Amino acid sequence: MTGKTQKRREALRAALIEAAERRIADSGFRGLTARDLAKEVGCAVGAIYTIFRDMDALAAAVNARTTARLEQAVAIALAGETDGDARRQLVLLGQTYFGFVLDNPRLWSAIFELGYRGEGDDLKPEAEHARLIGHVARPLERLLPDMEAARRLLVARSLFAAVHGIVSLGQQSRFMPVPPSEVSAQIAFIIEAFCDGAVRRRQGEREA
Amino acid sequence: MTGKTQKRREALRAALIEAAERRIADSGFRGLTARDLAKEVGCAVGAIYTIFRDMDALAAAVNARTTARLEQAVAIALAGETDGDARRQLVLLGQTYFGFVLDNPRLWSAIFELGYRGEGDDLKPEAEHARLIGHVARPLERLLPDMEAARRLLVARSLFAAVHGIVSLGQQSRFMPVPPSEVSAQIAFIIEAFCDGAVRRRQGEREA
DNA sequence: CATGGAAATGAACGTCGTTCAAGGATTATT
DNA sequence: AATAATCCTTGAACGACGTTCATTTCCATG
Repeated sequence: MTGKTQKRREALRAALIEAAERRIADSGFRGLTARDLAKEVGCAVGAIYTIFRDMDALAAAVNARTTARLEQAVAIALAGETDGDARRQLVLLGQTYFGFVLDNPRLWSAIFELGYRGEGDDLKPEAEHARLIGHVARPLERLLPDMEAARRLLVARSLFAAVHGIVSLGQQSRFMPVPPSEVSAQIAFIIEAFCDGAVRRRQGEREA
Repeated sequence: MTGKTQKRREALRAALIEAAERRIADSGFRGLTARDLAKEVGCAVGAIYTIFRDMDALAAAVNARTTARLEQAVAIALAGETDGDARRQLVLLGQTYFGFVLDNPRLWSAIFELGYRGEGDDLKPEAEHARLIGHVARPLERLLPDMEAARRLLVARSLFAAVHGIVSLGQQSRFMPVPPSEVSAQIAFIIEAFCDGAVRRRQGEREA
């Protein structure tokens, strides 16, 4: 019957992440405190540190969960439209990203409010990020067929970053506030302009 | 000789902002503490609160200074190239933005790490932001002459946001790290693609 | 020079993340 | 089943943080 403590640890870990997520979701990243959390899950403050190195590691775990949910939302949105043209898919992708941010503003902000992570960390969000970029790269594959894969990944990354920038500045009430519908239009505009420009540039290269 | 205290207050204010800026520049936003700051400028901790409502207000003052310097850098870069075509100017603008971020990474990050500002604040960064967007809108004026000014401001804003996104994700070592030269290339790429797409779309509208 | 009011002081307060000696639980041994 | 050995959890304690406020110090004025 080896592993009774282990079960308890796993349960506590899950409870901690869930409670922390709830707290971040409706009080923001700074509203996450060790004492409140311990009270909410019914454990001692020290217990948190038997599972996570520090509070940042706990926040990182919540962020990983958020990123996974975002990736899932994107995957679901794209599932129903595999046959449409690339432009429409990319726009849909951008709108889904924006929609997710509108639905989970504080959880999404927490991803970027967390400072630089140390190196000795067991968390690997890179895989989730790669899958996210993959969702962008796939439509690009049809739009720019004869581009080398590595280069296409970089293009996908910059397109993603561009949309991210629009959403990011759109969320900040300072920096010229803009209504959501306008942000949505800006996303569509930049994606389509980007696509047009990219294929045109590619065709120009071919002729030369 | 009325106003000796006032002079001292102004000197203290300047010293506080300067010291806070130094501290943020080489220790990051979180490295700014009231006690260290007081020790550095040689005043009591309470003195800070006779000039700033709280530490966030001080950070906001530093951020305003940073934004002003960014705007100045952009203005200088554009001053020597008023006659070039719009695309080149916009790319130059993006590179200047990126260069500024490379030179002042922590000061720039502080702008976005500061949480939501209260309403009863005497600081108005909006003017500086408007001037920044103005530098983007001016070249666009030549690129899209028959677009209404308000719409062009929105386009300028999304182009700025797109470049900001690329720089922003480029600065985060997580999220697929990319060398500066590649970030620079991505900026040029997205700006030119954006311009191509925008004018093409505009011409298409005209024909229809 | 005296004096009234404004401004600076720094000890004190409450809260934060984090630690660690002490105590309790779980497993291994007889 | 009882004891020993090991691990784990606990929550009071620590240092540092932002912020406040009774006290002291200073300056402009009569």
